[in-house]
Amino acid sequence: MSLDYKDKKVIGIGIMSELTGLSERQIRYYEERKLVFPERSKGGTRKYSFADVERLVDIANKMEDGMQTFEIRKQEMKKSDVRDKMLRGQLNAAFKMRK
Amino acid sequence: MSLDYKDKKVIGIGIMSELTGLSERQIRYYEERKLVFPERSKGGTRKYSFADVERLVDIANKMEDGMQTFEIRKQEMKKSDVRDKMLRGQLNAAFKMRK
DNA sequence: CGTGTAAGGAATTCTGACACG
DNA sequence: CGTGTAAGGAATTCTGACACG
Repeated sequence: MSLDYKDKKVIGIGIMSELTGLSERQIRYYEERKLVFPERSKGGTRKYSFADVERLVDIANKMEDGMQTFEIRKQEMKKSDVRDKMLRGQLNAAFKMRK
Repeated sequence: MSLDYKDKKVIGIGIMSELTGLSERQIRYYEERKLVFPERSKGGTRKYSFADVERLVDIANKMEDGMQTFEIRKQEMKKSDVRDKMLRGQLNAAFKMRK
């Protein structure tokens, strides 16, 4: 029940840096390139989730493989696109079965 | 695999305060009374886990019921004591079965 | 006993920019 | 393009203490 801890945005950039091995500079840059989307505290401080930790580790690996940020973003977008289509497909199937 | 997110100490006291509804003063005081055990960053800043969030909410409830910090600590100690005994009992049983 | 608060300082984080390449 | 760094400022956190009760 509830969003489960994994998606709660509660991690500061300092700890995020420790957990991923990335520099704060890199983490902020990947945000600029639309690869991660932290929340902000009232004061403007960044807050990440454990899901973001996984995402950043993933990004770090792709960067090591020589991939560029815009390619990674394209790939991510494709993923959620596929998920959207699958979801729509399932809803559709369920709807048909209803009648 | 790994300690799972629940026990990773990654939450600052500010967010902890938001998540539990307790003031930072209260959270620090419960630490002084040995009810929570945050880790510290190099700089000395406190870091909590989601398990700590649950623990603090639990403590908050007991405080509302008029319980005092030392009673809560006693209760907690009894709990881990029971767990220890059960664990020892199981190890013992397993050992006997071996021979 | 449990908690609020003002106080002074230290640690953390933020943004925009220059640098290299 | 991706990342390091120095710069100045703002937000966050820390401790010890006084207050009330």
